Amino acid sequence: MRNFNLKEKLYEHFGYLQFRQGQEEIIQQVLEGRDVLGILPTGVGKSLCFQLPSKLLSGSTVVVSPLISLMIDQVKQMKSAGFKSVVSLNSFMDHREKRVVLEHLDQYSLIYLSPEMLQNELVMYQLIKLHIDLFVIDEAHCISQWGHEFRTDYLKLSRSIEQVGNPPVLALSATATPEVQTDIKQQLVRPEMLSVVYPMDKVNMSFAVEETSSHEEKLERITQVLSHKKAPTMIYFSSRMWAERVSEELKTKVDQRIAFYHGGMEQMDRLLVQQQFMNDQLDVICCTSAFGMGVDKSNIRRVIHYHFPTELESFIQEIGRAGRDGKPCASLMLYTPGDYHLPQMFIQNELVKPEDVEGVLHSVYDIVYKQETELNDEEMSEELKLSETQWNFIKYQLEQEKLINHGPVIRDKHKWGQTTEKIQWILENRWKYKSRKLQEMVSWLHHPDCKRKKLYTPFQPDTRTPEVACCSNCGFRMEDMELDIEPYSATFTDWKSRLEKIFHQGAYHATD
DNA sequence: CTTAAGAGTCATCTGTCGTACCTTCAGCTTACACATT
Repeated sequence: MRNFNLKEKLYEHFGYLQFRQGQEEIIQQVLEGRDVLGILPTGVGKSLCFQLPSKLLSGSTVVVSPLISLMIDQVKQMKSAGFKSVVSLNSFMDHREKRVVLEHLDQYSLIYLSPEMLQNELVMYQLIKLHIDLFVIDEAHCISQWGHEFRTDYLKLSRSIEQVGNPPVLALSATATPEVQTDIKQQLVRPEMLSVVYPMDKVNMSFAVEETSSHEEKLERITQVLSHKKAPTMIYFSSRMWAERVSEELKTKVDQRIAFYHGGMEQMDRLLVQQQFMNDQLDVICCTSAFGMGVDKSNIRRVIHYHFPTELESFIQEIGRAGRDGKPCASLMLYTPGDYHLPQMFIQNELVKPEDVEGVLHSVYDIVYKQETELNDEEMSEELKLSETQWNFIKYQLEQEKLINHGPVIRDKHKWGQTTEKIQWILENRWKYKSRKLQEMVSWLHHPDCKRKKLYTPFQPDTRTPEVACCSNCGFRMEDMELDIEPYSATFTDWKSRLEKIFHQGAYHATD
Protein backbone atom coordinates (compact mmCIF):
# COMPACT_ATOMS: atom_id res chain seq x y z
CA MET A 1 0.00 0.00 0.00
CA ARG A 2 2.86 2.37 0.71
CA ASN A 3 4.56 1.84 -2.59
CA PHE A 4 2.87 4.57 -4.53
CA ASN A 5 4.70 7.73 -5.35
CA LEU A 6 3.36 10.55 -3.22
CA LYS A 7 4.22 13.24 -5.76
CA GLU A 8 2.16 11.46 -8.40
CA LYS A 9 -0.77 11.26 -6.00
CA LEU A 10 -0.35 14.96 -5.20
CA TYR A 11 -0.59 15.81 -8.88
CA GLU A 12 -3.42 13.40 -9.51
CA HIS A 13 -5.63 14.73 -6.71
CA PHE A 14 -4.62 18.36 -6.34
CA GLY A 15 -2.81 19.27 -9.54
CA TYR A 16 0.40 20.36 -7.78
CA LEU A 17 3.82 19.28 -8.97
CA GLN A 18 5.71 19.90 -5.76
CA PHE A 19 5.10 19.62 -2.03
CA ARG A 20 5.77 22.60 0.13
CA GLN A 21 8.04 22.64 3.12
CA GLY A 22 7.22 19.87 5.59
CA GLN A 23 4.16 18.48 3.82
CA GLU A 24 5.70 15.36 2.32
CA GLU A 25 7.44 14.34 5.52
CA ILE A 26 4.28 14.69 7.56
CA ILE A 27 2.12 12.85 5.03
CA GLN A 28 4.64 10.03 4.78
CA GLN A 29 4.65 9.52 8.52
CA VAL A 30 0.88 9.76 8.78
CA LEU A 31 0.41 7.14 6.09
CA GLU A 32 2.76 4.85 7.95
CA GLY A 33 0.44 5.10 10.90
CA ARG A 34 2.52 7.30 13.15
CA ASP A 35 1.17 10.01 15.45
CA VAL A 36 2.54 13.35 14.30
CA LEU A 37 2.63 16.85 15.74
CA GLY A 38 3.30 19.24 12.87
CA ILE A 39 4.33 22.82 13.55
CA LEU A 40 4.39 24.60 10.20
CA PRO A 41 4.49 28.35 9.64
CA THR A 42 1.30 30.04 8.46
CA GLY A 43 0.70 29.92 4.75
CA VAL A 44 2.48 26.65 4.09
CA GLY A 45 -0.68 24.65 3.47
CA LYS A 46 -1.22 22.61 6.58
CA SER A 47 -4.59 21.35 5.44
CA LEU A 48 -3.02 19.43 2.59
CA CYS A 49 -1.31 17.28 5.22
CA PHE A 50 -4.62 15.59 5.95
CA GLN A 51 -6.55 16.26 2.76
CA LEU A 52 -4.21 14.16 0.65
CA PRO A 53 -4.05 11.26 3.14
CA SER A 54 -7.84 11.27 3.35
CA LYS A 55 -7.88 10.62 -0.40
CA LEU A 56 -5.42 7.76 -0.10
CA LEU A 57 -6.80 6.03 2.98
CA SER A 58 -9.74 3.68 2.65
CA GLY A 59 -11.63 4.74 5.75
CA SER A 60 -12.76 8.11 7.09
CA THR A 61 -10.70 11.03 8.33
CA VAL A 62 -12.02 13.11 11.21
CA VAL A 63 -10.87 16.73 11.55
CA VAL A 64 -11.40 18.65 14.78
CA SER A 65 -11.55 22.38 14.13
CA PRO A 66 -12.08 25.23 16.63
CA LEU A 67 -14.31 27.52 14.55
CA ILE A 68 -17.46 26.79 12.59
CA SER A 69 -16.50 29.45 10.05
CA LEU A 70 -13.20 27.66 9.48
CA MET A 71 -14.94 24.35 8.86
CA ILE A 72 -17.49 25.85 6.51
CA ASP A 73 -14.76 27.64 4.54
CA GLN A 74 -12.71 24.49 4.11
CA VAL A 75 -15.68 22.33 3.14
CA LYS A 76 -16.78 24.92 0.61
CA GLN A 77 -13.29 25.17 -0.80
CA MET A 78 -12.94 21.42 -1.16
CA LYS A 79 -16.40 21.00 -2.66
CA SER A 80 -15.67 23.60 -5.32
CA ALA A 81 -12.41 21.82 -6.08
CA GLY A 82 -14.37 18.68 -6.85
CA PHE A 83 -14.06 16.77 -3.56
CA LYS A 84 -17.59 15.67 -2.93
CA SER A 85 -17.34 13.44 0.12
CA VAL A 86 -16.62 16.22 2.60
CA VAL A 87 -18.94 17.36 5.36
CA SER A 88 -18.96 19.36 8.56
CA LEU A 89 -21.21 18.62 11.52
CA ASN A 90 -22.20 21.81 13.31
CA SER A 91 -25.02 23.64 15.02
CA PHE A 92 -25.87 25.66 11.93
CA MET A 93 -27.41 22.60 10.33
CA ASP A 94 -31.12 22.10 10.82
CA HIS A 95 -32.27 18.90 12.47
CA ARG A 96 -33.36 17.18 9.31
CA GLU A 97 -30.08 17.86 7.53
CA LYS A 98 -28.13 16.72 10.55
CA ARG A 99 -30.09 13.45 10.77
CA VAL A 100 -29.59 12.69 7.10
CA VAL A 101 -25.84 13.33 7.28
CA LEU A 102 -25.48 11.28 10.45
CA GLU A 103 -27.33 8.32 8.94
CA HIS A 104 -25.03 8.28 5.92
CA LEU A 105 -21.82 9.27 7.67
CA ASP A 106 -19.93 6.37 6.10
CA GLN A 107 -20.25 8.05 2.69
CA TYR A 108 -17.91 10.86 3.68
CA SER A 109 -14.17 10.51 3.63
CA LEU A 110 -13.48 13.80 5.42
CA ILE A 111 -15.60 14.82 8.40
CA TYR A 112 -15.09 18.19 10.13
CA LEU A 113 -16.43 18.83 13.62
CA SER A 114 -15.84 20.80 16.81
CA PRO A 115 -14.53 19.25 20.03
CA GLU A 116 -17.95 19.96 21.57
CA MET A 117 -19.65 17.94 18.85
CA LEU A 118 -17.55 14.95 19.80
CA GLN A 119 -19.25 15.00 23.20
CA ASN A 120 -22.64 14.55 21.58
CA GLU A 121 -23.74 10.95 22.20
CA LEU A 122 -25.57 10.53 18.93
CA VAL A 123 -22.60 11.81 16.93
CA MET A 124 -20.19 9.55 18.79
CA TYR A 125 -22.53 6.57 18.32
CA GLN A 126 -22.36 7.07 14.54
CA LEU A 127 -18.61 7.73 14.51
CA ILE A 128 -17.88 4.51 16.37
CA LYS A 129 -19.54 2.55 13.58
CA LEU A 130 -17.14 3.95 10.99
CA HIS A 131 -13.66 2.86 10.17
CA ILE A 132 -11.63 5.93 11.02
CA ASP A 133 -8.02 5.75 9.98
CA LEU A 134 -6.88 9.30 10.67
CA PHE A 135 -7.80 11.69 13.47
CA VAL A 136 -6.71 15.28 12.85
CA ILE A 137 -6.63 18.20 15.26
CA ASP A 138 -6.35 21.47 13.40
CA GLU A 139 -5.05 24.54 15.29
CA ALA A 140 -3.83 22.14 17.95
CA HIS A 141 -2.46 24.89 20.21
CA CYS A 142 -6.11 25.38 21.21
CA ILE A 143 -5.73 22.23 23.33
CA SER A 144 -3.20 24.03 25.47
CA GLN A 145 -4.45 27.58 25.11
CA TRP A 146 -8.20 27.02 25.50
CA GLY A 147 -8.55 23.50 26.85
CA HIS A 148 -7.65 24.02 30.49
CA GLU A 149 -10.33 26.61 31.26
CA PHE A 150 -12.17 28.16 28.32
CA ARG A 151 -13.18 25.16 26.18
CA THR A 152 -12.55 22.13 28.34
CA ASP A 153 -13.94 19.76 25.72
CA TYR A 154 -10.49 20.17 24.15
CA LEU A 155 -9.11 18.13 27.05
CA LYS A 156 -11.55 15.30 26.32
CA LEU A 157 -10.14 14.53 22.87
CA SER A 158 -7.98 11.59 23.98
CA ARG A 159 -11.06 9.78 25.27
CA SER A 160 -12.86 10.34 21.96
CA ILE A 161 -9.87 9.09 19.98
CA GLU A 162 -9.87 5.95 22.08
CA GLN A 163 -13.60 5.47 21.50
CA VAL A 164 -13.27 5.62 17.74
CA GLY A 165 -10.63 2.89 17.79
CA ASN A 166 -7.35 4.71 18.40
CA PRO A 167 -6.51 5.77 14.84
CA PRO A 168 -3.24 7.63 14.13
CA VAL A 169 -3.38 11.23 15.31
CA LEU A 170 -2.17 14.26 13.39
CA ALA A 171 -2.04 17.52 15.38
CA LEU A 172 -1.27 20.69 13.42
CA SER A 173 -0.44 24.22 14.52
CA ALA A 174 1.55 27.24 13.43
CA THR A 175 2.82 28.33 16.82
CA ALA A 176 3.76 26.11 19.71
CA THR A 177 6.66 26.48 22.11
CA PRO A 178 8.34 23.26 23.25
CA GLU A 179 6.34 23.69 26.44
CA VAL A 180 3.05 23.82 24.55
CA GLN A 181 4.11 20.90 22.34
CA THR A 182 4.67 18.81 25.46
CA ASP A 183 1.29 19.84 26.83
CA ILE A 184 -0.44 18.85 23.57
CA LYS A 185 1.18 15.42 23.62
CA GLN A 186 0.33 14.98 27.28
CA GLN A 187 -3.31 15.92 26.84
CA LEU A 188 -3.58 13.54 23.89
CA VAL A 189 -1.84 10.85 25.97
CA ARG A 190 0.70 10.39 23.21
CA PRO A 191 4.10 11.26 24.65
CA GLU A 192 5.85 9.45 21.81
CA MET A 193 4.23 11.57 19.12
CA LEU A 194 6.68 12.59 16.42
CA SER A 195 7.34 16.33 16.26
CA VAL A 196 7.89 17.88 12.85
CA VAL A 197 8.82 21.46 13.63
CA TYR A 198 9.74 24.22 11.19
CA PRO A 199 11.06 27.68 12.10
CA MET A 200 8.41 30.32 12.59
CA ASP A 201 10.48 33.50 12.84
CA LYS A 202 9.31 36.07 10.33
CA VAL A 203 12.30 37.22 8.31
CA ASN A 204 10.24 39.89 6.53
CA MET A 205 9.01 41.60 9.69
CA SER A 206 10.54 44.49 11.66
CA PHE A 207 9.63 45.00 15.32
CA ALA A 208 9.09 48.21 17.23
CA VAL A 209 8.21 48.59 20.89
CA GLU A 210 7.36 52.07 22.15
CA GLU A 211 6.42 53.24 25.62
CA THR A 212 3.70 55.86 25.81
CA SER A 213 2.18 57.69 28.75
CA SER A 214 -1.48 57.91 27.84
CA HIS A 215 -4.30 57.01 25.50
CA GLU A 216 -3.89 60.37 23.75
CA GLU A 217 -0.26 59.62 23.02
CA LYS A 218 -1.08 56.19 21.64
CA LEU A 219 -3.76 57.67 19.43
CA GLU A 220 -1.40 60.36 18.22
CA ARG A 221 1.26 57.77 17.41
CA ILE A 222 -1.16 55.52 15.55
CA THR A 223 -2.36 58.51 13.58
CA GLN A 224 1.21 59.32 12.54
CA VAL A 225 1.96 55.76 11.52
CA LEU A 226 -1.23 55.32 9.52
CA SER A 227 -0.84 58.69 7.80
CA HIS A 228 2.69 57.82 6.75
CA LYS A 229 1.28 55.55 4.10
CA LYS A 230 -1.97 53.78 3.41
CA ALA A 231 -1.54 50.03 3.80
CA PRO A 232 -3.61 47.13 5.20
CA THR A 233 -3.23 47.42 8.97
CA MET A 234 -4.57 45.54 11.98
CA ILE A 235 -4.77 47.13 15.42
CA TYR A 236 -5.19 44.73 18.31
CA PHE A 237 -7.04 45.60 21.53
CA SER A 238 -7.78 43.63 24.67
CA SER A 239 -11.19 45.14 25.14
CA ARG A 240 -14.19 45.57 22.86
CA MET A 241 -14.86 49.03 24.21
CA TRP A 242 -11.41 50.32 23.30
CA ALA A 243 -11.50 48.74 19.85
CA GLU A 244 -14.74 50.58 19.11
CA ARG A 245 -13.64 53.81 20.72
CA VAL A 246 -10.29 54.06 18.95
CA SER A 247 -11.87 53.04 15.66
CA GLU A 248 -14.26 55.99 15.93
CA GLU A 249 -11.55 58.40 17.05
CA LEU A 250 -9.23 57.39 14.22
CA LYS A 251 -11.97 57.98 11.67
CA THR A 252 -11.96 61.66 12.62
CA LYS A 253 -8.17 61.92 12.39
CA VAL A 254 -7.18 59.76 9.45
CA ASP A 255 -8.68 59.76 5.99
CA GLN A 256 -8.82 55.99 5.60
CA ARG A 257 -11.44 53.29 5.70
CA ILE A 258 -11.55 52.05 9.28
CA ALA A 259 -13.82 49.56 11.09
CA PHE A 260 -13.87 47.55 14.27
CA TYR A 261 -14.40 43.85 14.89
CA HIS A 262 -15.03 41.83 18.06
CA GLY A 263 -16.89 38.81 19.37
CA GLY A 264 -19.81 40.84 20.70
CA MET A 265 -20.98 41.84 17.23
CA GLU A 266 -23.79 40.31 15.21
CA GLN A 267 -22.73 37.42 13.00
CA MET A 268 -23.63 39.30 9.83
CA ASP A 269 -21.67 42.40 10.81
CA ARG A 270 -18.65 40.30 11.68
CA LEU A 271 -18.77 38.54 8.35
CA LEU A 272 -19.22 41.81 6.48
CA VAL A 273 -16.27 43.55 8.15
CA GLN A 274 -14.03 40.53 7.68
CA GLN A 275 -14.94 40.27 4.00
CA GLN A 276 -14.39 43.98 3.45
CA PHE A 277 -10.95 43.84 5.02
CA MET A 278 -10.08 40.75 2.98
CA ASN A 279 -11.15 42.44 -0.25
CA ASP A 280 -9.12 45.63 0.40
CA GLN A 281 -12.31 47.60 0.97
CA LEU A 282 -11.05 48.55 4.44
CA ASP A 283 -7.58 49.87 5.28
CA VAL A 284 -7.58 49.51 9.04
CA ILE A 285 -9.32 47.05 11.33
CA CYS A 286 -9.50 47.65 15.09
CA CYS A 287 -10.08 44.26 16.61
CA THR A 288 -9.89 42.00 19.64
CA SER A 289 -8.43 38.50 19.57
CA ALA A 290 -11.69 37.33 17.99
CA PHE A 291 -10.25 38.39 14.65
CA GLY A 292 -7.50 36.21 13.37
CA MET A 293 -7.87 32.49 13.06
CA GLY A 294 -8.60 31.63 9.46
CA VAL A 295 -7.80 35.13 8.25
CA ASP A 296 -5.76 34.46 5.17
CA LYS A 297 -5.02 37.87 3.70
CA SER A 298 -1.65 38.03 2.04
CA ASN A 299 -0.90 41.78 2.05
CA ILE A 300 -1.28 42.89 5.66
CA ARG A 301 1.64 45.30 6.18
CA ARG A 302 1.33 46.44 9.79
CA VAL A 303 0.12 44.93 13.04
CA ILE A 304 -0.19 47.49 15.82
CA HIS A 305 -0.83 46.48 19.41
CA TYR A 306 -2.74 49.07 21.43
CA HIS A 307 -2.79 46.53 24.28
CA PHE A 308 -0.47 43.59 24.76
CA PRO A 309 -1.89 40.06 25.06
CA THR A 310 -1.54 37.75 28.07
CA GLU A 311 1.23 35.63 26.57
CA LEU A 312 3.91 35.68 23.87
CA GLU A 313 2.20 32.80 22.04
CA SER A 314 -0.82 35.01 21.37
CA PHE A 315 1.42 37.85 20.27
CA ILE A 316 3.20 35.60 17.80
CA GLN A 317 -0.09 34.36 16.40
CA GLU A 318 -1.32 37.93 16.00
CA ILE A 319 1.75 39.27 14.21
CA GLY A 320 1.84 36.05 12.15
CA ARG A 321 -1.06 37.38 10.09
CA ALA A 322 1.07 40.08 8.48
CA GLY A 323 3.29 39.75 5.45
CA ARG A 324 2.18 36.36 4.23
CA ASP A 325 3.16 37.47 0.73
CA GLY A 326 6.76 37.62 1.93
CA LYS A 327 7.04 41.37 1.40
CA PRO A 328 8.24 43.68 4.20
CA CYS A 329 5.91 44.24 7.14
CA ALA A 330 6.15 45.58 10.68
CA SER A 331 4.85 45.10 14.19
CA LEU A 332 4.38 48.10 16.46
CA MET A 333 3.75 47.54 20.16
CA LEU A 334 2.51 50.49 22.15
CA TYR A 335 2.33 50.18 25.89
CA THR A 336 1.63 52.25 28.93
CA PRO A 337 2.66 51.00 32.38
CA GLY A 338 -0.99 50.81 33.47
CA ASP A 339 -1.81 48.32 30.68
CA TYR A 340 -0.60 45.53 32.92
CA HIS A 341 -3.91 45.49 34.81
CA LEU A 342 -6.03 44.32 31.90
CA PRO A 343 -4.33 40.97 31.25
CA GLN A 344 -4.13 40.47 35.00
CA MET A 345 -7.88 40.84 35.18
CA PHE A 346 -8.27 38.22 32.47
CA ILE A 347 -6.32 35.73 34.52
CA GLN A 348 -8.41 36.46 37.59
CA ASN A 349 -11.51 36.11 35.51
CA GLU A 350 -10.68 32.58 34.39
CA LEU A 351 -8.99 31.15 37.47
CA VAL A 352 -10.71 30.60 40.82
CA LYS A 353 -8.52 31.48 43.79
CA PRO A 354 -7.35 28.28 45.53
CA GLU A 355 -8.63 29.52 48.88
CA ASP A 356 -12.13 29.88 47.42
CA VAL A 357 -12.34 26.30 46.15
CA GLU A 358 -13.66 24.83 49.38
CA GLY A 359 -16.54 27.29 49.57
CA VAL A 360 -17.38 26.83 45.91
CA LEU A 361 -17.45 23.05 46.15
CA HIS A 362 -19.70 23.24 49.21
CA SER A 363 -22.12 25.38 47.26
CA VAL A 364 -21.99 23.02 44.30
CA TYR A 365 -22.74 20.12 46.60
CA ASP A 366 -25.70 21.96 48.09
CA ILE A 367 -27.06 23.02 44.73
CA VAL A 368 -26.64 19.68 42.98
CA TYR A 369 -28.06 17.55 45.76
CA LYS A 370 -30.69 19.81 47.26
CA GLN A 371 -32.01 21.58 44.20
CA GLU A 372 -34.99 19.90 42.57
CA THR A 373 -34.62 21.32 39.10
CA GLU A 374 -31.32 21.10 37.31
CA LEU A 375 -29.60 24.41 36.69
CA ASN A 376 -27.95 25.29 33.39
CA ASP A 377 -24.40 26.63 33.15
CA GLU A 378 -25.43 30.25 33.19
CA GLU A 379 -27.52 29.79 36.33
CA MET A 380 -24.79 27.77 37.98
CA SER A 381 -22.07 30.38 37.46
CA GLU A 382 -24.42 33.08 38.68
CA GLU A 383 -25.41 31.08 41.75
CA LEU A 384 -21.76 30.34 42.58
CA LYS A 385 -20.62 33.91 41.83
CA LEU A 386 -18.11 32.57 39.32
CA SER A 387 -17.34 33.74 35.82
CA GLU A 388 -18.50 31.50 32.99
CA THR A 389 -14.93 30.27 32.45
CA GLN A 390 -14.34 29.64 36.14
CA TRP A 391 -17.45 27.48 36.31
CA ASN A 392 -16.39 25.69 33.11
CA PHE A 393 -13.17 24.73 34.81
CA ILE A 394 -14.76 23.60 38.10
CA LYS A 395 -17.41 21.64 36.21
CA TYR A 396 -14.80 19.83 34.13
CA GLN A 397 -12.79 18.93 37.22
CA LEU A 398 -15.86 17.60 39.05
CA GLU A 399 -16.88 15.59 35.99
CA GLN A 400 -13.42 14.05 35.86
CA GLU A 401 -13.83 12.98 39.48
CA LYS A 402 -17.30 11.66 38.58
CA LEU A 403 -18.83 13.78 41.32
CA ILE A 404 -21.36 15.38 38.99
CA ASN A 405 -23.14 14.31 35.80
CA HIS A 406 -22.37 10.66 36.42
CA GLY A 407 -25.67 9.26 37.65
CA PRO A 408 -26.12 8.29 41.28
CA VAL A 409 -25.50 10.81 44.02
CA ILE A 410 -22.14 10.58 45.75
CA ARG A 411 -22.39 11.83 49.31
CA ASP A 412 -18.89 10.71 50.22
CA LYS A 413 -17.54 13.64 52.24
CA HIS A 414 -14.01 12.26 52.07
CA LYS A 415 -14.10 12.14 48.28
CA TRP A 416 -15.26 15.76 48.10
CA GLY A 417 -12.49 16.76 50.48
CA GLN A 418 -9.87 15.00 48.38
CA THR A 419 -11.22 16.63 45.24
CA THR A 420 -11.05 20.06 46.88
CA GLU A 421 -7.36 19.54 47.51
CA LYS A 422 -6.74 18.25 44.03
CA ILE A 423 -8.47 21.21 42.39
CA GLN A 424 -6.56 23.60 44.64
CA TRP A 425 -3.32 22.02 43.55
CA ILE A 426 -4.21 22.27 39.86
CA LEU A 427 -5.28 25.88 40.30
CA GLU A 428 -2.09 26.83 42.10
CA ASN A 429 -0.15 25.48 39.12
CA ARG A 430 -2.40 27.28 36.63
CA TRP A 431 -1.95 30.54 38.54
CA LYS A 432 1.80 30.07 38.49
CA TYR A 433 1.77 29.18 34.80
CA LYS A 434 -0.43 32.07 33.67
CA SER A 435 1.41 34.60 35.84
CA ARG A 436 4.70 33.38 34.45
CA LYS A 437 3.42 33.69 30.87
CA LEU A 438 2.26 37.24 31.53
CA GLN A 439 5.58 38.02 33.17
CA GLU A 440 7.42 36.74 30.09
CA MET A 441 5.28 38.98 27.91
CA VAL A 442 6.03 42.02 30.08
CA SER A 443 9.74 41.33 30.26
CA TRP A 444 9.80 41.13 26.48
CA LEU A 445 8.39 44.67 26.39
CA HIS A 446 11.25 45.87 28.59
CA HIS A 447 13.96 43.69 27.11
CA PRO A 448 16.95 45.96 26.43
CA ASP A 449 18.52 43.91 23.61
CA CYS A 450 17.32 42.50 20.30
CA LYS A 451 13.53 42.03 20.48
CA ARG A 452 13.49 39.51 17.66
CA LYS A 453 15.96 37.17 19.29
CA LYS A 454 14.23 37.46 22.65
CA LEU A 455 10.85 36.77 21.05
CA TYR A 456 11.75 33.66 19.08
CA THR A 457 14.32 32.01 21.33
CA PRO A 458 11.68 30.14 23.40
CA PHE A 459 10.24 28.73 20.16
CA GLN A 460 13.35 27.66 18.28
CA PRO A 461 17.10 27.38 18.90
CA ASP A 462 18.28 29.68 16.12
CA THR A 463 16.79 32.87 14.82
CA ARG A 464 17.45 33.57 11.15
CA THR A 465 18.89 36.83 9.91
CA PRO A 466 15.99 39.09 8.88
CA GLU A 467 15.60 40.36 5.30
CA VAL A 468 14.40 43.72 6.66
CA ALA A 469 15.47 46.03 9.49
CA CYS A 470 15.45 44.01 12.69
CA CYS A 471 13.88 45.82 15.65
CA SER A 472 13.72 49.05 17.62
CA ASN A 473 16.66 47.93 19.75
CA CYS A 474 18.70 47.28 16.61
CA GLY A 475 18.03 50.74 15.23
CA PHE A 476 14.70 50.30 13.45
CA ARG A 477 12.10 53.07 13.56
CA MET A 478 8.53 52.76 12.30
CA GLU A 479 9.21 55.72 9.97
CA ASP A 480 11.94 53.71 8.22
CA MET A 481 9.56 50.98 7.18
CA GLU A 482 9.85 49.90 3.58
CA LEU A 483 6.45 50.22 2.00
CA ASP A 484 6.45 49.98 -1.74
CA ILE A 485 2.85 49.11 -2.12
CA GLU A 486 1.36 48.83 -5.53
CA PRO A 487 -1.89 50.82 -5.70
CA TYR A 488 -4.65 48.65 -4.44
CA SER A 489 -4.25 45.34 -6.11
CA ALA A 490 -6.88 43.55 -8.12
CA THR A 491 -9.18 46.55 -8.35
CA PHE A 492 -8.42 47.68 -11.87
CA THR A 493 -7.33 44.95 -14.22
CA ASP A 494 -8.11 44.17 -17.79
CA TRP A 495 -11.10 42.02 -18.66
CA LYS A 496 -8.99 38.97 -19.47
CA SER A 497 -7.41 38.64 -16.06
CA ARG A 498 -10.66 39.55 -14.35
CA LEU A 499 -12.49 36.84 -16.22
CA GLU A 500 -9.73 34.43 -15.42
CA LYS A 501 -10.05 35.32 -11.77
CA ILE A 502 -13.78 34.75 -11.75
CA PHE A 503 -13.23 31.49 -13.59
CA HIS A 504 -10.76 30.29 -11.03
CA GLN A 505 -12.62 31.51 -7.98
CA GLY A 506 -13.58 28.05 -6.94
CA ALA A 507 -10.22 26.57 -7.81
CA TYR A 508 -8.52 24.72 -5.06
CA HIS A 509 -5.71 26.30 -3.16
CA ALA A 510 -4.42 24.81 0.06
CA THR A 511 -4.52 27.07 3.08
CA ASP A 512 -3.71 26.61 6.77
C1' DC B 1 -3.21 84.81 69.68
C1' DT B 2 -6.10 83.94 65.59
C1' DT B 3 -6.80 82.78 60.92
C1' DA B 4 -6.04 81.55 56.12
C1' DA B 5 -3.40 79.18 52.76
C1' DG B 6 -0.92 75.34 51.34
C1' DA B 7 0.92 70.78 51.82
C1' DG B 8 0.47 66.19 53.13
C1' DT B 9 -2.33 62.07 54.47
C1' DC B 10 -6.07 58.92 54.60
C1' DA B 11 -10.45 57.03 53.28
C1' DT B 12 -13.71 56.42 49.93
C1' DC B 13 -15.29 55.91 45.43
C1' DT B 14 -15.08 54.91 40.55
C1' DG B 15 -14.17 52.33 36.84
C1' DT B 16 -15.30 47.78 34.45
C1' DC B 17 -13.54 42.34 31.36
C1' DG B 18 -11.35 38.48 25.54
C1' DT B 19 -11.47 34.04 23.06
C1' DA B 20 -16.56 29.56 21.06
C1' DC B 21 -19.21 26.00 21.01
C1' DC B 22 -24.07 23.87 21.87
C1' DT B 23 -29.31 23.52 22.63
C1' DT B 24 -33.77 25.06 22.35
C1' DC B 25 -37.27 28.12 21.61
C1' DA B 26 -39.58 32.59 21.08
C1' DG B 27 -40.31 35.92 17.84
C1' DC B 28 -39.78 37.69 13.50
C1' DT B 29 -39.65 37.64 8.32
C1' DT B 30 -40.77 35.77 3.87
C1' DA B 31 -43.17 33.13 0.54
C1' DC B 32 -47.30 31.53 -0.89
C1' DA B 33 -52.15 29.86 -1.05
C1' DC B 34 -56.67 31.35 -0.84
C1' DA B 35 -60.75 34.35 -0.32
C1' DT B 36 -62.92 38.73 -1.08
C1' DT B 37 -64.01 43.09 -3.46
